[in-house]
Amino acid sequence: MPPSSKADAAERSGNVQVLSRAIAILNHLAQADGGGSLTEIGTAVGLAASTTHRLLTSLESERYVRFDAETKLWSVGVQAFIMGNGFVRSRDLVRLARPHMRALMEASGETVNLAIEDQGAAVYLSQVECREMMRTFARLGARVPMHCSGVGKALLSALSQALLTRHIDRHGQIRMTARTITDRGALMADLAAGRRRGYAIDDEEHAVGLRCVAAPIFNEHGDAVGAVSLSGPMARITDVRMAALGSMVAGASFKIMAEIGGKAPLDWEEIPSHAHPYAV
Amino acid sequence: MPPSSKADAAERSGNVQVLSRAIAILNHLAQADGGGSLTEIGTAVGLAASTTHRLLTSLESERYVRFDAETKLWSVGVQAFIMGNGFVRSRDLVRLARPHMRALMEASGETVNLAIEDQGAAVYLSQVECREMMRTFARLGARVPMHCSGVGKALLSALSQALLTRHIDRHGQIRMTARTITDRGALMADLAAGRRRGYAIDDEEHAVGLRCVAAPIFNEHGDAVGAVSLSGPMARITDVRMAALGSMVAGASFKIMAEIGGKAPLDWEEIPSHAHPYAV
DNA sequence: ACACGCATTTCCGTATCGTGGAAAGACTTC
DNA sequence: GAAGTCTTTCCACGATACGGAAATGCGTGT
Repeated sequence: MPPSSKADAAERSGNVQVLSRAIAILNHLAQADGGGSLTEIGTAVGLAASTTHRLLTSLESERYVRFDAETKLWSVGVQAFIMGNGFVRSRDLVRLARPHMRALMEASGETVNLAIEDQGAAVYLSQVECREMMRTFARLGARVPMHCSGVGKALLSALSQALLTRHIDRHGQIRMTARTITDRGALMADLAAGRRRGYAIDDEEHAVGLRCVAAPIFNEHGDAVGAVSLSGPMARITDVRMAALGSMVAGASFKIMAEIGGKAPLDWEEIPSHAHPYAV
Repeated sequence: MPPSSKADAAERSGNVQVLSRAIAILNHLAQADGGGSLTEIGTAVGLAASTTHRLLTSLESERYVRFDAETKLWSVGVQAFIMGNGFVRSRDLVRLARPHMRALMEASGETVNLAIEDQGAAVYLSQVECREMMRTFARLGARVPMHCSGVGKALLSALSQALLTRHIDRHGQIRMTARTITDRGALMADLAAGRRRGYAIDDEEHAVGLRCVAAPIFNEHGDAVGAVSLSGPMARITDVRMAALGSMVAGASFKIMAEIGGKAPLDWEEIPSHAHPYAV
């Protein structure tokens, strides 16, 4: 397949110019914590200050961006948030998974996340935070690399050999911590181990001190459409608890699949019955 | 030239047209759960099919909208979600609520409070004092019991039956005045009445001579994250004014919700247990 | 199978609408 | 109070988005 076909489509003709520009601004605002100043935004997206200003005020009138008169900074507005939540509402997965995520949090005492794959990265869509003082901070909407996150590895482990290879070719295995698996063979072995186990493990591969266990969620065709994870500090996700927590996530993903009418593909490991320790 | 009825054209000058239109489409998509067809969207926002199509494909290339080739339906895309969540980072209940609290104080002439729940008690986070000589004295950061304060009862009234029971089991109903509701059944009945009414009432239940009306503030999940109240002496918060003041707080809480992107659960008079964070 | 109707997608000439330089404000710093 | 930085307004030019129309696709009824 032609490697450039997708890239071309993204920035070539057929696109309404103003729109692309406005979107570039919005994307920039979403990244930049705490908002940005007019000129800062303008230079970042390569537009004249006047143009940037016009677009920003336009967006502001629709409350897609907000302008703080005191600090003179622009940031993302409510309406953008409301609209973005429309995405979640349009996906049954999030709505149907939520009760099970809650139950999983109660049972495990750890933060529970739901993520999907988007353009080679895992994106957090939903989260139930635990009550502990020390907890993880994965922001909703955040993108994390697939090869070094619990959810990501759960998703990868459900791919065919061919698709997996293509993913790695395309996105590589960037090092995030000393424990990140940067070797292709090692990653494949790790994913295979995860498949056998029924859940993937992220052992400080993404952030130091952070551990995750995660399981993929399959749809009715046996495609992994998402993943659930439990994440917490090393101090709490100990070696001893690992297996128990692992079966809990696997159990939760199983229940979510029942909810959305999905099922693991035939070659996926059967989830043992002892994997559902908690009652509904 | 777009014919006769173009009210939105004269609406605001300085608005980039394409942008307003694209945003109209996005807003429409965000409302309509499950997406819409091209023509449906086009007519909804008053645009020709070809124009609508061009805008949609443009937005799609940036993944702000998603097109399901099977159903031929358009819906909100991932990137919109990712971008919208940038809002959460800069969102701050206290700051966003403040202008509405001030307006409420001006309209009612009474002190306005904002509180959240923390470990089973209501905590005052923000306040706009009225100009009267005689006024209430709730200090910022003060903790008050949930069952006998306006803000507390507003927060409780948004809980599921199960959680409410748990709260009462855990914290009881300490008597503060002769009017404090110390009976579990009576409290539940009172909360139900508050839900039906749209605002909670504290009638000298916390301190003699002090009356409050309060309404809960919901976030995007429909969880009550705080409450606003009007409080003042019996002498001013008379039976006659009660209803008017009640709808004022309810109105203010509504406006604050619009500000933070929250909304009350569909009919929060009878909150279904699944709509709640920790309900089993 | 064929035609009909309805919906989506592409095309293109026109004039509308967005562009960015320039200049005027606003505010800060030295 | 001058000099500098950043924001906001203005405007003439021409690039660009508009929408009617035509082409394509898709499902349905005969």
